[in-house]
Amino acid sequence: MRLSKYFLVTTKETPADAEVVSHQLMLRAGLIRKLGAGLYTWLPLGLRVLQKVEAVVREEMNRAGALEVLVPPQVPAELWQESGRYEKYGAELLRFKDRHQRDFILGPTHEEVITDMARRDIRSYRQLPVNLYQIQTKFRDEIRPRFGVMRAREFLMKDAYSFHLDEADLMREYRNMREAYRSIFTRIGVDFRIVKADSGAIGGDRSEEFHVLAASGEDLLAVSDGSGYAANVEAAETRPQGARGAAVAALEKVSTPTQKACEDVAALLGIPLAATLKLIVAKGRDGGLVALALRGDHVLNAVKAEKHPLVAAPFTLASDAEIRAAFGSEPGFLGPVGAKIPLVADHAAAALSDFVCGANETGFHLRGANWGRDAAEPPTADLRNVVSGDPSPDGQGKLTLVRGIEVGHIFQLGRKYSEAMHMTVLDEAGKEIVPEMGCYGIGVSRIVAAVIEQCNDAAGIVWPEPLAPFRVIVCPIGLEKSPAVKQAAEKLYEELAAAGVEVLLDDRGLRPGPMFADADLIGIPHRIVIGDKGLANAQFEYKRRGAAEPAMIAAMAQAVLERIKIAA
RNA sequence: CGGGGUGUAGCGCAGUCUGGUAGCGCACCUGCCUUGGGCGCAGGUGGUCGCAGGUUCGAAUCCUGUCACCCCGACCA
Repeated sequence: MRLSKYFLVTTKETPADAEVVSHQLMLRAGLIRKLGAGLYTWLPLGLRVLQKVEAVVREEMNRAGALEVLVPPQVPAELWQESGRYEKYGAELLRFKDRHQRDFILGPTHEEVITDMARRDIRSYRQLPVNLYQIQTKFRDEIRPRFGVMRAREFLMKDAYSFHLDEADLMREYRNMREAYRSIFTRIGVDFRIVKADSGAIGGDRSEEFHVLAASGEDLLAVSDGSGYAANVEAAETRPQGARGAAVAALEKVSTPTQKACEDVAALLGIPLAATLKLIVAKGRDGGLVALALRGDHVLNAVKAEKHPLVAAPFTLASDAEIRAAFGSEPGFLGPVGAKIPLVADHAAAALSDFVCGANETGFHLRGANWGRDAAEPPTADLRNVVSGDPSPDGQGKLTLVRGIEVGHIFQLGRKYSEAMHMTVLDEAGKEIVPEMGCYGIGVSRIVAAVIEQCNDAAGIVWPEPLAPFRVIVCPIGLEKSPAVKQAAEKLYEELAAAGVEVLLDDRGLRPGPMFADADLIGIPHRIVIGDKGLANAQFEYKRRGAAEPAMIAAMAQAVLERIKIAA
């Protein structure tokens, strides 16, 4: 491609509203343009990258035995009502009516549509297992779109759905997809981790996420330094650590007139935050309230809490009025001593002795409180987010927290959708059974942003070879002035193109400064500079994007081909 | 949705407090010049100042309303 004929619009200045580096670079390099909040046009250069990602995903899915389909993004509401998600999915679901006032949605994911298709056409165990996937635009009315294509209202997703006779076969395909995903992200060339995850709105039994590691990631991951354990903090577990110390101190009431938060109480009393205990009051499954006890320095994990049999799902905090009625105290002064509602303690909170907690009396806390002596021995559970330094749940090593961008998610759905939508097949014995399902998603457009987050420097994007929109850029110096340079550049360009290399020729006649700046910004992996100086010695200059120094090579297409072969 | 902020040329911004002929840099166009890291000179295109209403002789500027966008919190590929 000749740059003089290409739609390349780069900018030196960073758009004011782009926060993260990938968004800034995608705008500056002319990959995308914004249409509205969370809506982006892919320009020619960006689309090439998107299609590269798509191609890798498609190849690996096909290789893994999945079959590509394409379903309509517009879905009649009835299907979603049948699964119960029309109500449950909430405001994020884009809904509309057609001219006949029929309700439709724009698909944010397609379990219902695929299951509907499958229940009509899959009647026999002979047709199982099957794994159907598509690569298609998904629609979500995001609460807050941000970071460019990282969190958009429309995004390109690969979604796959598998159907199985039994759980064992679902497990087999789940592992198969896990390996396919591993191949995809390895080929793309990013540093990624597979982590245990919460299933969220998709539902189901077991799931894992694939994360690209990046400081700007929206997710926190807990990774063990002594084993392969890794989990999203939403789902990360830890094990109870250390035995409770002896109760030594006497129970004593202290005045804390304005100190509501544990931080303030700890500061007032001059004690570590970890020696305080707080209560969080939530709605209980029986319709009443339940108190959750946590160490002052820990944070409640609502996903874990709502799985506890005493806690209502979805997790809902009690109102201030409900708290006053149950405790006779303002929120901020609650404690387990004398509490009259059921109480569950996090393992770490239950391991405290001589701790400080609210006195259930506005303006007062207790110090020297102890379980068993001052408050009943509580049932314990894992209720909190893990913190850096917690022991890994497998007993090997400690957890550290890192940030990641979720680019893939695989689920064992079980029978959630097949049951709700009455899908059955006949097994070998002629008996009707409900198939097991799995589903597997990849955020194709998000990958582009995630890769840039990981692969950039001060000059711009540094594409991994497999995603680069073009592999080689030819930069002639003094194009208009030197017939020798012009001729050599044209010849090299033609020869590389003939050899099947995706090559850009910068024939815009720019001075070297802006020409090099653009080449760096758009991140082309291999740059060939042709100038009179080099040609005098029959040499081109070769520079790998990101390399410190250029090298001189023979002024022949063959020499270039050898270079890029070695580098690839 | 709650909290904070911004809307002036394609991009980055000044001007708004204190009303009086709409500006700067970059980009873009023309010509000359220049060619190894975002040259130089000269000339030029482009904005009903987010939108609507109001106050005023006069509004980018003051008032009211409205819309859009961005940032911080609960969601997810």
